[in-house]
Amino acid sequence: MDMSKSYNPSEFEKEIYEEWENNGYFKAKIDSEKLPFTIVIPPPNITGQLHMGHALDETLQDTLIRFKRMQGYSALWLPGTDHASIATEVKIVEQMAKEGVTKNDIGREGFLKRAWAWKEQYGGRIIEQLKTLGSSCDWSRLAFTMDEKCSKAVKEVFVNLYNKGLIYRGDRIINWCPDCKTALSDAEVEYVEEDSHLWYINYPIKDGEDFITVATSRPETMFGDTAVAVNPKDKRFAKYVGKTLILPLINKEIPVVADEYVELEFGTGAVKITPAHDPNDFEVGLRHNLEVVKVMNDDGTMNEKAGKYNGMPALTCREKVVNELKDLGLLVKIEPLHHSVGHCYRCNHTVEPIVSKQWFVKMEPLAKPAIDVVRKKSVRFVPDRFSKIYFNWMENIKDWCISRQLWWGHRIPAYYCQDCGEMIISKEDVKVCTKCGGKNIKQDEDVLDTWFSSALWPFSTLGYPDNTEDLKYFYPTDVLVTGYDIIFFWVARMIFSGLEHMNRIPFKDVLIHGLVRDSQGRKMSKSLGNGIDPTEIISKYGADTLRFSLINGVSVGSDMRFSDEKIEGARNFMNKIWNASRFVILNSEDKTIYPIGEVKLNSADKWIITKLNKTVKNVTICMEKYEMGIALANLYDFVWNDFCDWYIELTKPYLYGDDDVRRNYTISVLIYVLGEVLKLLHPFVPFITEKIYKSLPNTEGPLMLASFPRYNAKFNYVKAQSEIDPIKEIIKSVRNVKQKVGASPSKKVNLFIKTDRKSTIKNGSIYIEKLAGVDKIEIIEDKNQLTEKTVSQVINGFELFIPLGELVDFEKEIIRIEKELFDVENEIKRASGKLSNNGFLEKAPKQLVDSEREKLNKYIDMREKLLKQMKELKG
RNA sequence: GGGAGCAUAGCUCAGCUGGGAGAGCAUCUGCCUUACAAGCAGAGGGUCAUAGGUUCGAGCCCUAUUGCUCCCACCA
Repeated sequence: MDMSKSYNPSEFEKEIYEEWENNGYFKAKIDSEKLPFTIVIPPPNITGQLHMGHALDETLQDTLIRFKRMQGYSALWLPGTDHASIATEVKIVEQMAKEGVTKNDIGREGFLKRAWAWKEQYGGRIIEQLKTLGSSCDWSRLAFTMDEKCSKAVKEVFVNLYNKGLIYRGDRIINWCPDCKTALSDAEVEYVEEDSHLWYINYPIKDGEDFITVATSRPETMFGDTAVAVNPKDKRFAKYVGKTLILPLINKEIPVVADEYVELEFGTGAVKITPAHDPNDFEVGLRHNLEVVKVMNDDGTMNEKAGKYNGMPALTCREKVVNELKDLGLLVKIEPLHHSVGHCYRCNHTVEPIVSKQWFVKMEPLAKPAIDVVRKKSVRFVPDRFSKIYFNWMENIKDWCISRQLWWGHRIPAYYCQDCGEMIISKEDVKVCTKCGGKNIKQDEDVLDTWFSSALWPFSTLGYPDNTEDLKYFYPTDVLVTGYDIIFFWVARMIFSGLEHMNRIPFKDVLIHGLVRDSQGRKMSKSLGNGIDPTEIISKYGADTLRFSLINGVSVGSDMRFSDEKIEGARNFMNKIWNASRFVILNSEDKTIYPIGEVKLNSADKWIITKLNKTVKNVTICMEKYEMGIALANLYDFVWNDFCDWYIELTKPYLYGDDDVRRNYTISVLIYVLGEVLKLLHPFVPFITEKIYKSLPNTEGPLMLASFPRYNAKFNYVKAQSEIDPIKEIIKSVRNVKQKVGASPSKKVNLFIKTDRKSTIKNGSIYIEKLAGVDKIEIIEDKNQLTEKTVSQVINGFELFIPLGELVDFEKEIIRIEKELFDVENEIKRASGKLSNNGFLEKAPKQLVDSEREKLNKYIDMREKLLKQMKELKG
């Protein structure tokens, strides 16, 4: 016996994990006898440390994969990490800055060397943390988005898309982060509401004294203005369309154009058009053939087009420009303006829309089939409402900017001949120009968006583009588990990539979970300092406690609040499991343990087995629906209330009694139920259950490879329920009476019962005596036999009388019975009301009407008895 | 501007296809009863946001309203 007095997870979690891992239990085998069940992990960034979001995500996956493994599937949970191009590069640049080194100092090669070293040093950290959580990943298949396999897939996909005309290169308005100095995709921009101003500026008309007043929130971009636009329907400006304006400060001539894009009501109805720095203006520019003039540098400063403001940060320039306009008398007014401004999702710097030559994926043809599979439910979002979010995004999708001006990542497989200017797209390195034979070849400097490789994850990790055995057996994967925050970044892109390159969906179900928030409902963040570190909880309370607190009672898809109380509750439950098991195991020593089929079951045994069987059914149904929170709450309830508080207590009279045969039977049932409980709990709390399972007699092999319990129609003992339930009622009732009259719970009382169900009492008396503290139980025919003063209770089918001598207070008794009568009267009113309603009788299901009738009779009977008692008390 | 979600006990949340309002924590009262005080036993506590409607019957379905949260788009 190797179980200390209280639950102490730090003593065994590590050891248990090593045992699982060293014995190869996590390894998934291709087995034609079994069905595959596959989950690919959302690869954590190599920069990452385990946070609560991971903990939730991984716990859900581990619970599912362990459940399926126990159900007999060949279960593969494929782990890996993400190179996280921009996030990692930002971190390394920061680290270098501390040493006073810049990227340019060490060059591309030097930088990459450093990045790989960084990956070696920190990339494994989160893997180790995942292990402490109990994750049953197949580590032999550990992948990395920049390993050879995944890189091969990236090149393959890029070349294929290019050849199909789905990747192109061109000058477009993109989001530029002046801090990271790279282009970003639309998804990587976060909009934040900010207070700013709207400046009203007069642009003089070339011939004459007139002005057109334009309103702008970005006066500094005026150096790039190449037109002013008005709405064609706008009568105020009709006469100016086609005229020429003089752009102030630089005295450049620009036309007035008419375009539907301009709203009549906003501002002055006249808009300055800056095609190089605004997506809408860019479109207007295309329609009117306007010049595109870039006025900013990559670092967010003004360029030579801004004249004397060359080299100045944009915001400083704005101030100066406004002042200069004011001095010239061209500034009409300034209004406050509330608008949203884009920020970089990595460094939070304000994003500049800039025209730039970048690589794009043409989205429309890819989005279409990806929408269809979700609409047809071939790919199913759980909960379903997230499919609407998905549709909304996919149906309005714009082309995906995939090139990044970074070094850490997959370098774009495009090569340029410096001699003839030919562009060659190739999976293999290009050394010689395919057109002119020249050897002066340069590869594209840019790398791909980190999400480009993530999009291929479900098949690149299984061997794509090679048609490997893994790919054939494990693809498509079964469920993807992730947070709603990366549906756009990742889920959507995996779906269209799977369809395009594998011709098949990447997964059948997408289980979406919410965010883990702090106890006040705030997002956990570094700046707020309100984050809870899961690794700390693990080392303090154990991984099982953390896992339990993240899953119990939480409904999928919605955010959850995490608090100390939750941890405590989880820890207490672990302790409960621990001690209940200790009780069972200690009592099983020196006993004969029978297989459950050989035990002569009594009512209590049948009662708990029936409850267990129902729990098995519920848990299994919930798990199939991904309702892990409900499944676990169900288990909690069964284990704590039914098993510990009732069944274990019910076994004590026999365990401590002198009937050897009965004692052996009883402990056999305890062992059986506990074994099943451990199997049911194992996917949720793997360590504690595995640990206890080792101490259980009659078990073989590890719990994690045991079969998950199945519903057994034989274990549905209806009669035993109706025998035990009243016994429980009577026990509660006696306890209640003692508390009410102020008697100590340990005070032994006598109990007289008037009932027709004599055998129920006879069989259950041993329990009533032990659990309710009763000395002697006697069945009586008539209350008048009793000479002592008694407190009475009426429950369905039974009248209880407890002699309590001086403790009986008739006044209080009368009040108590009055209250009970009041309640019973209400029930009668309710039931008879329903039963006298013709609509109910005609339209409600027959079963319901019958049970309502039964209830009514029951309450009428109770009322009769209570009235009789009342009469006796008063008389 | 479009969309989604939430509103149930003091707090955090369950409540499946409509059929007598639940849990955990907190509170109150007793108990160290030979697995567990990280525990046991008992108790109190709710106009299910508001107003209509459908129905024999509504926390649940429909409509409107209010308040909070989030996402997307746009905002010269």
